[in-house]
Formats: sequence, structure tokens, C-alpha cells
Amino acid sequence: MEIKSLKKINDFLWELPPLGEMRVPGLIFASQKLVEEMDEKVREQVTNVACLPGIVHASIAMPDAHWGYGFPIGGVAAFDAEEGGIISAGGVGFDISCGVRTLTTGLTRDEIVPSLERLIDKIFQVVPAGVGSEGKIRLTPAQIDDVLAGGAKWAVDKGYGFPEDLGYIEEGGYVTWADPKQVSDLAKKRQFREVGTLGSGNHYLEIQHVFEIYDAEAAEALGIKKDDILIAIHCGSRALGHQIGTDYLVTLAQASKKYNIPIRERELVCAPINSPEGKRYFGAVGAGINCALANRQVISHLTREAAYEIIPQAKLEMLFDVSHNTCKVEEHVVDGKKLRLYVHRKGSTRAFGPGRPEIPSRFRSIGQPVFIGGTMGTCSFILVGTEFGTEQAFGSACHGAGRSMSRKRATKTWRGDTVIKDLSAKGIIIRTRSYRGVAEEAPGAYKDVVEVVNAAHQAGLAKKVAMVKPLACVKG
DNA sequence: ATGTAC
Repeated sequence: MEIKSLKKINDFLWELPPLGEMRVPGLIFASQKLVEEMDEKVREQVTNVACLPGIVHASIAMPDAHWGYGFPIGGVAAFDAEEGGIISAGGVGFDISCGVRTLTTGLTRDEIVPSLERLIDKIFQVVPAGVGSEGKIRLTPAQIDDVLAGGAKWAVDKGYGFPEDLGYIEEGGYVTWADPKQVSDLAKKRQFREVGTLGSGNHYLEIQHVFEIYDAEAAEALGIKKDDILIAIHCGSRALGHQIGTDYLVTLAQASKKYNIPIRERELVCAPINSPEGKRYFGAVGAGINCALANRQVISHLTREAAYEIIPQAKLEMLFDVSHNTCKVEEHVVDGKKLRLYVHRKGSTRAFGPGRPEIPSRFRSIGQPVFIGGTMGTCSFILVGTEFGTEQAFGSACHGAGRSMSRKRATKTWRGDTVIKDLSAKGIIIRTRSYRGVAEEAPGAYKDVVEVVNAAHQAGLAKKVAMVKPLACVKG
């Protein structure tokens, strides 16, 4: 991106002044280097989003922003229904409520190393992973509606996990406004056998060790210490979320015409929040969110069973579960006014600062935990949200390293088996059913997660608490 | 991301 097209606010904040049809400015939170490396398309998309009806404060891009479908991936935008605000599938993404859940294990690195290979093999055996992977759970149409209405609470009620898990999931494990009736039969049918499966692409289950602590007070509040073993689960709403996106792209294209909303890019189609189409899509998004939360809950249960079989003294407990492809209603203060807003976060994780009532009471004074997943070979980060981020970015932070190379080019550059060998030489075990998937997800196909996270930290969006490194990983 | 190009 041409740096001279931007107004520098400070070293980690760049503004696109509100010109032409833009209703609000664009704000890009990133270092100069990351901004320069960003595709021009990000500027274009941030601008397009800034032109949408009812947007408030700013059209925002995170340090890991890259070109996406309508909205940039790493984009945040909030809309006021009372001011004609819209809801857009391009602002949520296809993998609705894709996110990261992290479990503590009560084990240290030394305790797990002798059993590591057996543990990852067991997890690989019991957690279905890969394209089209199916779980043991078979659901009927009525039962899938229960999943879509109940989320992780449905899973706990069915015996997958414990009621106390729910307090450490956003929204207590399920959103109440989910409306399974707004999800097509096809979307439901595609999910009948996929509840509790990891999926493919950048989804993974990783055994990690805490490598470095940056903020001792926050780490203590989160209950993590150097050398602790954590398990991170990154997955979303599988085929169901994808099908909701596909279905509503058609609905919202028609709605954009019906309500005369000027669309600057075809993928930015949307409907007024208060229109029947907008309400239907929002209800479907809620169902997608609950589907993803149920998935991660079932996978956690399978992981617990595997871990207890291999290492009986392990104790897998919820640290937190945070989604990074959502649209949710939240209260925010904009220009001194309290507003109820529809916040779109696409490839952007919620990162509420201290004091927000949505944060579990145990963490409320330090801010919401945020998980930033790196790549197979690199590290991941645990952060907490800040007041500044809550005021300036609706309480949002980046979600990962962000791709720097297309999947196609990655498969031409690397071979899956050599990537696995290289990682093995670094002491990282990979289990997968797809060498091609591993090539697509080669560490070299991603931006430097350290730089992205440092930018988020220095921009003030979230505060670094710990860095974790992978020991073993099941790739979808 | 995705029954990896209905």
C-alpha cells in the first residue's frame, strides 16, 4: 500500500481521511512496514466499507489485514440500526465464528515430552480432521436445530464437557438470538455428520508450551506459567457456516437492490439490520456461531478423553474461547454516546478491555484473553484486551499472522512431506491426512506473526501476556 | 474456509 495516500496519526495508526462517499474515516492499525506490505486492495476495501450506511466511528483494519471477500480479512466495522445501519455477509466471512479455544493441562513441558508422540497420535485418532471429515455424532434435522440454538451448552448437556466450561466461552457458550429457522436445509444437511470435527485449511489442534511471559500479573490471572503445556483448538462452523454465507450472498444481493444500497464491490452486498432480510441473516449468523461453539466443545471433550488415557494425571481446563469471524450486538461509546451496535469482526478477534461485563469475573480486571495463532513452525501469542482498543476499535485485535502467499503459490513452492520433515528437525510433530494442506499452510506462506502481534501491542489494541511455541500439531 | 471447480 502506498504510504503517502495515508495520514500518519502515530507510528502504529494510519488514517484514510473520509473523502467522497466515505461516511467515516478508515483506520489502519499497523507498523509502517506492515502497511507498506499490505495489498492496495486493503485500502480499497476499507474505503468501500466506510461508505456503507449507518457505519459509525471508522472502518478499521488490523495489523494482519489482507484482501478478503468484500471486507478485508482483519476488518472491523460497527453499524447503528437506528441510523440505517446494515449487516453484511462479507463482514463476517464464510467460516462463521471460526476461533481459537485454549485449554490448560496442568502439565509442564518435562512432564509431557515422554508421552508427546503417543498423545498427539491418540488425539489424531479421535479428533476427526481434514476436508469432509465426519465425526461419530449423527444428527437428525431436529437435533441439528438444538445444536444451532444451544451451542456449547447443547454439547455440555449431551455430556461433552462440564457446565463450568461455559463460563469461559464468549456469551457463556451460546448466543440467545440464534435462529435455526433461518438456516437452509442444505446447510443443516451438510453439518449432520460434522459436529465435533476440526475441518481443513488453517484449522488445527496444537499442543504448545509457554515459552515466554511478558506480563507476570496478567499471566498469573490467566493461570499460566513458563513451561506450562496448553492445547489450542482452532476451527469454525465447517460446512454449515460456509453454506449460510453462500445462501445469504444471494439474499443480500437482492436486498441491496430492494433497499437501494449503493454497492461498490459485488461481495459487499448487505441488508438494513432492521429489514426482514437483515434480521434473517443475523439469526442465521447466530446459528453459525453456536455451531462453531458446539464444535469446539465436542473437540475439547474428545481431546480430554485422549489426554486422560495417555496421561492420567493431566487436567484439561478451559482457559478461554474466542471467535474471530462474527457479527454481534454490543454496547459501545462513540463520541460520548452509548450506542447499541452491530459489530462485524472478520478475521479479527474480540479483545475487550478491563471491566467489560462480558469478560469472566476471574479475568475482568485484566481484560479479555485473546489468542493469536501463528503457523505450524512459529509461535502463537496470548494477549489481553485494552481500554484503548475498546474505545478505538470496538474492542478488537488481530487474529493471526495473515497469509503472505496464496494457497496455490504455496503448493508450488513447498511439498508437504518436506515441510513436515523440516518441522520435525525443529522438534515439532505434525499429524495430517493432507500433504497438500500442509504445503498450503507452510510457515513461509504467512507473514511474521511476531511483527503482527508487536504491532497490535504497540498500537495499544491488546497487551502481550505470553508467547507459546508448538510441540505437536494435528493439521486439518 | 469449503462435499479443495455445481
